[in-house]
Amino acid sequence: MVKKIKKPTHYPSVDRTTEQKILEAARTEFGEHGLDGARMQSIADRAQVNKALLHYYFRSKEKLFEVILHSIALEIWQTIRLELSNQPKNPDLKTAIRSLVSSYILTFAKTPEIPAILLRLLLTGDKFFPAIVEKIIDAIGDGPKLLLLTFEKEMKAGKIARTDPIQLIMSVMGMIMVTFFGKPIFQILQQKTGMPIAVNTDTFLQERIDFITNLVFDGIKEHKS
Amino acid sequence: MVKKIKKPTHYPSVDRTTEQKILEAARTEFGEHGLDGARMQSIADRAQVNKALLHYYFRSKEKLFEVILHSIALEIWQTIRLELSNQPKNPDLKTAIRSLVSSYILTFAKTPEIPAILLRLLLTGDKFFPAIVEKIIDAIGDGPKLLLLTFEKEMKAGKIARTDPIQLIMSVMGMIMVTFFGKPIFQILQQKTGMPIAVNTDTFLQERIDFITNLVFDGIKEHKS
DNA sequence: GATATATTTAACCATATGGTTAAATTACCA
DNA sequence: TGGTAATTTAACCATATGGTTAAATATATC
Repeated sequence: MVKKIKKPTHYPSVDRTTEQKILEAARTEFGEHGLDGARMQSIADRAQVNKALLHYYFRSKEKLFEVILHSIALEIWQTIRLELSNQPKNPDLKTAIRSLVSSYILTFAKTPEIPAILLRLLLTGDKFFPAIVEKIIDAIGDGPKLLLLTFEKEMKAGKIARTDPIQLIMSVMGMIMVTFFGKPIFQILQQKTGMPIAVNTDTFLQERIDFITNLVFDGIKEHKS
Repeated sequence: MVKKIKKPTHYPSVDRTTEQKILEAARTEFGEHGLDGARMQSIADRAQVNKALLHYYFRSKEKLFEVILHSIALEIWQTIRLELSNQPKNPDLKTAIRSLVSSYILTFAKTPEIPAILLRLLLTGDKFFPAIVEKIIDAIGDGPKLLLLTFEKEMKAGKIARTDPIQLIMSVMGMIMVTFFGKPIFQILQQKTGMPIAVNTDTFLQERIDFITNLVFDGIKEHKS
């Protein structure tokens, strides 16, 4: 078997397939069980390496966790920057909303451990949480201010109803998060009631994005124009 | 100090101030740290009783947790039943939505550990979760079917736009949940951006209820009628 | 006062688990 | 081929923590 030279994180590292394997395994484990519930042995097993290697690379469970938090913050940061840069110059509101919702949902769909880990931090009031949020806010930069301005403009133009932007952001966040952690509920709901729920189809995410976008933009009421 | 006779739960119990104190402490601890992160010693401290007493009453950490899950399921069950019975015979859709949103938000506001504990169960894929969800669905009874029918009717009458009820329920749940666990984010957002956020005012919950109700019913778009 | 239960105290056990270590082995590179 | 880093093995330590126990004390009921 061909192996590459790798170095523990405390030293400069070049290649990193093994380190990466450990990080991925740890993410999954932390995502499922949280910092307290996670087991180093289980992480080692998932990564198909020896437990000693975890400490060789990351020193301790807490350190490993911190590295992962770092990478998560970075990933979200990058997602936001990318999304902002892809945004057309003067998007209409609906496009802006869809873009925002879409980028988060698609990102989290690829790495569901991220919302899981963040949610746990939130619930526990973790000490690392503020730093992560600050990094994310930092990535958004003037985003909130611009959003606020856009809102003011649209409101004054009578295009949208008087709306508290904070309430709106809060709501969109909730709708995005529930898309992932809510799955089990809806599967049970399906079993018990026979309701048609398509949580596992390919089109589900796209439908979800559309729904949130439309709910936010139009509401469910039919407008006679 | 006057004391009352109490008996451990394995025996029939009459009065229960001490048992109750332990249960409340445990709820808080489990809510903040989850089953794995919770410490029996910490629960004892919170309840201002001795650690031995926890085992005297509840035998083990897991048993204590199960008792709490039971009580949570029961409380939600009762909340739903109460809300359903208070519902007017033929409420208009907006009233029905407000009633639903309101009862959950006000219930959870009184006991924020409940959404926290449930969320963690959800994230971990806990074995007890299905039973709880089933109990809740059981409490709702024909609710979903009625909701579906109401929806169909309103849609056919052209009163609301074609809407996937599951997507809607999912969204409402997300918006309700985020009301509680999202707090820290918005406090940081406030610190960093100076955005006016009133997460701690008396009126916040009422505003939140109004917002969700209106978003779901009207959407944010101004309708020229 | 006698009895039963509630509660505290404090020492203690068992175990899971994070973490360490040293030696052996393997892979890579110069 | 020799040297260096990667990885495994396996034994081991230290500690936190869930859980137990037995005796002492308090409290209420009869």
